[in-house]
Amino acid sequence: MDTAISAITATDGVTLQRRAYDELRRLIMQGLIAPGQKLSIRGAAHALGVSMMPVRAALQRLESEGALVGRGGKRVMGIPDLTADAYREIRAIRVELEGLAAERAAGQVTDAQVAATTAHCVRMQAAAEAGDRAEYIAANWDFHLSIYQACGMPTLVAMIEGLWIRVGPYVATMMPDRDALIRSMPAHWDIVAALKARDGRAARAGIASDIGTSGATLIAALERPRAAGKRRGQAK
Amino acid sequence: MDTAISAITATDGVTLQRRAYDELRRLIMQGLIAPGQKLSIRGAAHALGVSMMPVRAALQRLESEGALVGRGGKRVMGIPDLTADAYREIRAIRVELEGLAAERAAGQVTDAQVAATTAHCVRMQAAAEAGDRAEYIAANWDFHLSIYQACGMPTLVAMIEGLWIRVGPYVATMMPDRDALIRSMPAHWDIVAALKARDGRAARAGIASDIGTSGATLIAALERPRAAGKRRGQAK
DNA sequence: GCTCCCTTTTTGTGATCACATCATGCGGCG
DNA sequence: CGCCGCATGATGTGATCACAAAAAGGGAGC
Repeated sequence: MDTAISAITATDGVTLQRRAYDELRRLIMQGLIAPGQKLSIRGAAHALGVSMMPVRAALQRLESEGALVGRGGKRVMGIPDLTADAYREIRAIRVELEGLAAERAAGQVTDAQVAATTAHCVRMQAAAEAGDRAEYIAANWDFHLSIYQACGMPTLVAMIEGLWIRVGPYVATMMPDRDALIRSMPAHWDIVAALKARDGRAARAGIASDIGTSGATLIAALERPRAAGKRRGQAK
Repeated sequence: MDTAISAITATDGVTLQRRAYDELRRLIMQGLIAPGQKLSIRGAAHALGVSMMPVRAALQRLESEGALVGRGGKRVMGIPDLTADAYREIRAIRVELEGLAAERAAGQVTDAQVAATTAHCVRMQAAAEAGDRAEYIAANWDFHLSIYQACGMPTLVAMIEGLWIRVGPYVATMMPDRDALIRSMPAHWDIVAALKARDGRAARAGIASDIGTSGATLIAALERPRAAGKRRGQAK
């Protein structure tokens, strides 16, 4: 089996389509579904060990969120292509939304939440120095999420998550090298400092700076002509 | 039949679930599904004249977008309650997103697009003076949409639509009176002027002003204690 | 008259099946 | 040797059915 999809089981009150959605979402976020890989309802259903129905609902929901797109005449689904222009758009939106979230969070964050965010930043620092990309990505997400959740705006956090899932498959694939990871850390510590100072303006500026610098690396990778071997991999 | 849902038919290449989704979305947007009204899969399927399957997919998608919410222990769906706080959150997000869209649009809008936006503003002006709320709402949406589409950011436009559908049922229900409609017009004309001048900063400010003033009316209505007769209406 | 419990109905979830459509591969013909 | 056509398989869509859980309705007991 050349897919990362593993079987799910029915548990207590959680519906199968919810478990299928969560599992597929996690795989996409972590870049375990390669761009170009084809996902069919029957194939994913077989890999997950359930019937077509819950998988169909999960895939349709992921499609409505932009995490997947109908490919080859809507016949099969796959990771949407991310052009440099599309990413520039997402980046511009992120600056607005995550800037807003950070600004609001700075105004009402508790000491405990600042401590949690700081801990995530320490994790990022360690992962960057160790060159552990997967850990860096996970810690980076936890870091940002811990800030945004502190603003008490659930709709906003959900929208931000919807943006991250679109770039997730690509940041996981084309990750910058160790030096770039280390260079990204000062901006993150600036954000922590802004939170500690309860400075909303500085927090927004720090987020914008972080998005801008990390985005530059990804845009460069996206504009680089793709490798030859594409359209590989099959679900089942 | 005490519901506004009317039957849909299969046409050429459009899937039934797409037609069901579009129809239900339109009804929600226009406030034709009252808050508190219960929507069941079987009931809506019967009203639409199709089986449960396409309706189920449509309702699940609308739920994932926040346009509907599982009510009464996820047993039945309905319009989500809109608290004043929830609306304040949406309003804050709208200021960022629609401000961004207007700012970008002002920088690259064509003369033809400005003319179309102006025409929608004229429609709004006429509807406001005539006290035609339904026409005002429709023209207002066309006005804003024509601006946002000019910025060439499809993801951003989709996100803005996702915000409008959440407040749609309530703006259609608790609409301000004629005087408030007329008072809202100068801000809209300011936006048109900003577009003509290709002034991005002014366009963003105009949008923020419009959202702020129109939002004040709705917040006042939301904070007013609800009428007694709630939880009425049935689909089917 | 009110409350509690049991029966009936309604509802969402998931599985299986039927069907039209599209891709694919194989064989024959030029 | 290359190209076209047909047949076979794969796929998404939609319908129907089975099942468990939750809601609703009614009747008996206090």
